[in-house]
Amino acid sequence: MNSSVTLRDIAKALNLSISTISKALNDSHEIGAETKQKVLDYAKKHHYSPNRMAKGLKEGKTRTIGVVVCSLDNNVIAQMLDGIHKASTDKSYQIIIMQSKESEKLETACLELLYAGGVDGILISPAYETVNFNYLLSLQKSGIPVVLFDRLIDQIHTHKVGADNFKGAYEATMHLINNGYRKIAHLNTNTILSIATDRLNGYKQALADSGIEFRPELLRSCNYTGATTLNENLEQAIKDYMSLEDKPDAIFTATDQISTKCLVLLNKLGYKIPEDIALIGFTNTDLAEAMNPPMSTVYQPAFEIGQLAAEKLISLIERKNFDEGFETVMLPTEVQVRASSQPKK
Amino acid sequence: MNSSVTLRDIAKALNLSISTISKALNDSHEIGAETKQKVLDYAKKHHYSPNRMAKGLKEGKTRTIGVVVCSLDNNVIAQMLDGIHKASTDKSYQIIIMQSKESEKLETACLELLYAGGVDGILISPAYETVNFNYLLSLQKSGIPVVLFDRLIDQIHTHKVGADNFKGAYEATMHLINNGYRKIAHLNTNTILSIATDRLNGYKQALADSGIEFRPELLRSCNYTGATTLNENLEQAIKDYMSLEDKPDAIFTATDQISTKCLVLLNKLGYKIPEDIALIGFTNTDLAEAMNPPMSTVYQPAFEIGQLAAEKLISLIERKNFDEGFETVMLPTEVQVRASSQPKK
DNA sequence: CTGTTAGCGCCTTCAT
DNA sequence: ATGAAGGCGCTAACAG
Repeated sequence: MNSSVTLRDIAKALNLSISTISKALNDSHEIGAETKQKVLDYAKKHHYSPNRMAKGLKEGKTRTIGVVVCSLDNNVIAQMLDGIHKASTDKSYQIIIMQSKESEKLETACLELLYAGGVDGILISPAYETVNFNYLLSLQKSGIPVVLFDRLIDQIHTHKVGADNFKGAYEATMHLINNGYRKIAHLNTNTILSIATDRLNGYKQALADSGIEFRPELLRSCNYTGATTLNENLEQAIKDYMSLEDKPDAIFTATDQISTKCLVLLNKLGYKIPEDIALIGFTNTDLAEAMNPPMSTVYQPAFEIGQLAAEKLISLIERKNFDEGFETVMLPTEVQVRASSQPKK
Repeated sequence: MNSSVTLRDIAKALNLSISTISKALNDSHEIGAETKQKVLDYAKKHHYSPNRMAKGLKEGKTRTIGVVVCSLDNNVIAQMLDGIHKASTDKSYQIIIMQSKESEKLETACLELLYAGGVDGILISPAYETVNFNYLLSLQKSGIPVVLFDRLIDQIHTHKVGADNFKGAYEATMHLINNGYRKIAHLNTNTILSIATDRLNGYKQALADSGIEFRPELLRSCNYTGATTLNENLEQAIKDYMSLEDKPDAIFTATDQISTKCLVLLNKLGYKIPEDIALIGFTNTDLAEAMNPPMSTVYQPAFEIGQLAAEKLISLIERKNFDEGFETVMLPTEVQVRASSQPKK
């Protein structure tokens, strides 16, 4: 740590006591205006800033928020982190970011580290793999506020902030239907998280509302553990789809990675998009426009999700809303239409 | 902060003194094996973990690294952060990430915050806009180790880790030349950072080595402040290029954002890539394959850059290499050939 | 081998 | 209006 000027230094320099300095800097009423000014001037001039460690130790707070995400290297996540970052620095909190890499075990390790590190609160978007939330619950029980963002679960009672995945999926599927597609496949992840089921349900509802029968063979859940595995899974899924007797004429993909990888694979396998098969998917990349063809997407307000979640966590930490109950906020998604889902000819 | 079990709690429970517990947990040789075991067992059972704040206060260390980058929401940066994150957690350091948004003023604010927060060291990839590095230098002088990564500058004497930008640019330009292109434009940023000049020099060298004259009108430096501005700048640059009497047949782009935006713009303006104009650029996106057309890229070992930089910083913090001098490491880039730079017909 | 003590920088009573 | 003293949890020097 940098050896900056301390209260003691100022006290010595100004021939005052440490507590006088402390009070002056905290604008206590029991310090004379003149003294106060003198102290403030000196402090500013010498770049005094209170020692985080000492203050934290004293107050039993760290002004630090722990964040657990699947991976840093992911568009949507990066945008959410950006929002979390903004809200946190606005309220002068630091954030510590941990990556679960979709592994339940790693996720628990992250939480343990955060706990040991003494964070004031935790923001988490659970790993796909996670099914057991006991550790998280025990943290919460031991007094650490937890807020869920992006991927929400029912097993824990707290504030939750995510996208309206049901609606987003519904609208994406409807968009395909309105453009003349009837045999719509859905590629999703094999996780118990509601982010997957909500999107699946939105898809099913759109089919139902349009009098289209849901065909189980057009639904595939991909294994997300390891990038290669995902790619292989996807390739197999696509090949299976396309070798069906009654093959799909469109695909609706449920996650950022699946969407972009799917587009690459369709190109690689020689299918024309959207002539052979149309495509729309959840993803936030600003490169959708650059793709071949430009890809229709369901955009999530990722920045806002992160920002709101962080604000809610901080309010929990500071117990501003002592009496208010917990709430779940679902921010609206937006279908961005591009060439990959052009009306069927 | 979570109110966990403290040394005192353990001492009381085991009827031992606080310092005995402390020593036992630190595996001091002056504690009996039996006692040690008893303490360790109790500690594990009750999830003891030392209070970060107390330890930090005592040791004058925070085991925290401050990281300053232009933006979280950027492929290359995210990959570097991933590497920084890995190296840091491997050595049980926390990281605090700050964003400069390419602004010198914001960057200084980030550094001030980090300083006030009491970080043990700083990793920084300077903002494009920054020309004055005095604050950074003053931090270093006051005893905080600083390591530069990604974007390196001469003004500060320390460890530096980046990509071999000269070579990457040279190879990219050579690739175009070898594929028959002769009128190669270069789109860069208007920054004094060597990341820009190195790439420019690599480009020039490749031209020179091939007996091609450098044409100033084929070089444009874009203003990076604000995403819209960049887009407008780029569009204007491209239009200017294409209205030249002797217009370019290829473009080599110098940054991630310029590369991808340039491809979008060329498509938007109706130019065929690579028939009307070929394209290769620095960028790490794994979506290069998905683009229209698949884009040839210069890939930087971003993860490794971050990881190595963090390792070097930690070794500075821990003064492991007290006598060794500072070094600048340039990791090799890799030209990934795709359709956008196909041999000229 | 174990315990006592002091102190890291800050804040908070309680005196003066 | 200012100062003295104690303590947050931990470590390290010094005693026993």
